[in-house]
Amino acid sequence: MNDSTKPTPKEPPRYDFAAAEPRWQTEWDRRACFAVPDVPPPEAKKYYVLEMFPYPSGKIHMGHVRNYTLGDVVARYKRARGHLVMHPMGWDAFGLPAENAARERGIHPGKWTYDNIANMRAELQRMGLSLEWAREFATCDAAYYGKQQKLFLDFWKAGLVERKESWVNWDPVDGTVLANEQVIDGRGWRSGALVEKKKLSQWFLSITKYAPDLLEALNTLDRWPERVKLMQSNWIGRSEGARVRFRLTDAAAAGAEEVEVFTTRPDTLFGMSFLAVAAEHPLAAAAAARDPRAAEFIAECRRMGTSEAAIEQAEKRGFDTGFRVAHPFVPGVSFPVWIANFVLMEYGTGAIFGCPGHDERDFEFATKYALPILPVVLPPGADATTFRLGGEAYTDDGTIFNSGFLDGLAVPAAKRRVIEELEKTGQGTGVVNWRLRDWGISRQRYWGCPIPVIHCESCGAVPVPEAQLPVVLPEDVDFSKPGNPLDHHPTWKHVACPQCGAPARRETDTCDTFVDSSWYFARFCSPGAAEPVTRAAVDAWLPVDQYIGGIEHAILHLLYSRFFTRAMKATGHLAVEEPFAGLFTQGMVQHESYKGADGRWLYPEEVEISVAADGTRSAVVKGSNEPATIGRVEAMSKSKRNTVDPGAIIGKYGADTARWFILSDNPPERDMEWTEAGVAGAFRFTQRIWRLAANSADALAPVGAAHAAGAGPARKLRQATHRTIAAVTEALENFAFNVAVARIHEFANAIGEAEGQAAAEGMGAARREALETLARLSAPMMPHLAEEVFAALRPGSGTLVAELPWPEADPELLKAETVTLAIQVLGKLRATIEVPVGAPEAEIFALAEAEENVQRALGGKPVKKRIHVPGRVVNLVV
RNA sequence: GCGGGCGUGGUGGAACGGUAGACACGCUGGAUUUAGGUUCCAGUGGCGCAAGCCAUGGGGGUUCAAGUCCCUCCGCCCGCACCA
Repeated sequence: MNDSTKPTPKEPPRYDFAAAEPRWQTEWDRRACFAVPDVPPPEAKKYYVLEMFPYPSGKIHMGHVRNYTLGDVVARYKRARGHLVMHPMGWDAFGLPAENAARERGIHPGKWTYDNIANMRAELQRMGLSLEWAREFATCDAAYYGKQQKLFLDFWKAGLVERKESWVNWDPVDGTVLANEQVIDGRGWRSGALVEKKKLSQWFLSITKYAPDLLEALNTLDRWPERVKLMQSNWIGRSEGARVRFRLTDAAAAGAEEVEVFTTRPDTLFGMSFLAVAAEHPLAAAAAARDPRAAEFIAECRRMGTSEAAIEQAEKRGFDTGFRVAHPFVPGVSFPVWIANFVLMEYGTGAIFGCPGHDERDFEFATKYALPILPVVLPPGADATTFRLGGEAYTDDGTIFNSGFLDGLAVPAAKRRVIEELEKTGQGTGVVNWRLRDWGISRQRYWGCPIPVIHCESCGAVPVPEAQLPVVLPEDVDFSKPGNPLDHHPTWKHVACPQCGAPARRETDTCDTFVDSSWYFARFCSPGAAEPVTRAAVDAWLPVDQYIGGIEHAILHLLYSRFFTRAMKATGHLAVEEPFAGLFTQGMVQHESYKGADGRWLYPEEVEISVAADGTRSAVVKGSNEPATIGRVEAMSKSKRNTVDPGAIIGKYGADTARWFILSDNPPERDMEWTEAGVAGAFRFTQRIWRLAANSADALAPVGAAHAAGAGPARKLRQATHRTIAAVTEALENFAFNVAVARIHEFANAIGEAEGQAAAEGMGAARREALETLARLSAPMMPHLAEEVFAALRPGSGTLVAELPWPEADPELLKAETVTLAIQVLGKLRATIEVPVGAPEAEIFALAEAEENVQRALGGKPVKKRIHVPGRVVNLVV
């Protein structure tokens, strides 16, 4: 090489993401790469990828970026694998924040919502997601919620809708129903008034009718995370037990002959020391009627809020009503009836019998109020004459004692025996009880789907005739008063009864927003249909093959969607059993938090981080250089100001960098930490890929050139290529996207090393294969860069990576000639040996024992046992 | 309170029960560059001169072999039915 003729080194080529990303987005769009028909051709292998649709809060956040990037990797990968992929997007657009905006800033909820959607759509489009925007809708579109009203009426006809009373949080100052979120430490978030419980008549969907099936069918969901199935199973909460009727000793005062309890431990009936009812129980009301102190206690319980967490975390308190109940089997023995704040009216019968010896809550309650504690279950090995309970209840199995006819029986046998006896004497029955409650969908709010019902004085609750659907929300609403604007609207609710024509009142409650999100996946299959869904479309596309979203939806949203699918099947709208065949739950996106010297939270862009040689990090406030403290890594939230704006990241580094970093950082099911350093590293890697391609442009063989035979550097590169194909494919199939990223890093390193051997035989073809494979394997993660690289490798070809099939690994190139075996002595690594694949075991043992380090470790002792795991390890036991 | 999960170097993490720390970030040293938020090379769990020993939140167990399986304790996170 003659230095004088060597061209002056050029500036390293830079990948211009800002120009490339919109260009490829336009190209995908122009060629309709992601469009699919409502009804796919019968021979197509369909694949429906769906991410949980966002609430249009105003801007996308990093959680969205993570969610939609994960879904896009799956969508692009499955498309390359030859599937017809439906990948739609929409908006979960009803909800409280829009009403809050209306009250705080005077903006109409509809305008606020649709403006937010426009913003967020543009942000999502900049991410280069392979979405089919033609299917987009928002749940606040009358074209959507009108169909939801039709579903409600169909469910009603099918007996799946009921009107029942239930308790709500009531703000007595604002005169408004509060969401649990709006109750802060027992007070209304705006008025500060002590919240009360209030009973309202509301609409319910009969999800409990499907409780057995919702539980049973969890077994069929083999592509759901076990923990989600477990949580659902516990939520549905099947338990076997007994209903026991206790006779009240003073029926006249109590206003009832008996009180019924549900128990899962009828075997401990002889250890009873009290009976407790919920504050909402009729017996509590009877006590209040004759004792103002009881009334006061109930009023206190009513100030506790309706959330189960609040109730169960509260200090256990009770009030002795003075009523007594007789023991079912011991004549002359009776127990006090208490009102207790930890008994839930919604579960079982709203009454329990307390056996403090064998239930922790009962133990705590009995200890507090000095009620007797009698053990009736003897732990295995304990002696009945000397056994004493320690400072806690004994809740495990054992042998029953102190219990009359149950003495000597094991717990399960005792349960069967006592139920037999209860049934024989007519005092109770064995029952299966479910924790799951019916789904109350009524919300006293404006920004939701109107429930299509008209209340008539003579006809009762009458369905809105289908011809009058959709029942559209009025536009002219007044948010200056508290309460539901639909209720104070001057005209909207005044209608004629569809049955008798008399003046009637429109239902002013709207649907829980969980209803909106319980069937949107079905609507996506035919978003323009005149019916809620088109049978041919849902029959072809459902179930969703891969659903992706946050673990926070593990129970409610997923359970409600499973219920809706069953209800829609019962009403003939679709035929599948389950909505989501595969489920993936992603972790949260977190960030460090920062505080200034004055204790004020600081945004990441307000602080300057420096790193000392020992790795210690410290922070100062930009500009002032005042010290700042680096706080915990926690979920991004506005209140902690530890948020990073995806739009700013995409502007600075490009969508591919953001996508690559969010995938590379850690396994997607785990919480991840967003770091500036990590993003910068991902950005450098995008540039590195681009450089690898640009540096090779004139050293590549033409497309289709034959590969050289032999075992030189070209073969080594080809082996790396094909092993990477196999490894990345496996990683993508397993949602191990961070591992796929690591393999691509290794591959890029291998390609970089091969640059030094450009002259070796067959290298031109091997490098073309490697670089084209690099582009195609990284395309699900970095789709724009992949197109840009591929176009540079095949100038003028017009081929889009988005339209290419997934690369296939050549099995011949995956084979290894030798393997490295770890040689252990007593499980401790002492040496490694390199042996040909398939070497005879005897030879391997001989080689292993000949190793110097192995000899030293053996110390001359005879080998008792030799374990050989082919391709992995040899363990010698002495 | 109840239900579910997670815990591995300075950091994120990898690891069919089989060589713990792949890959990356960060840091250190060197080279290139007028310059560097560039690129390239080398090093990087702890202790030890070394042989080696110690390390996967703490403690215990099963196994030839445990980050992985079992028990227990601790810490953190998610859900709890009207936030989405």
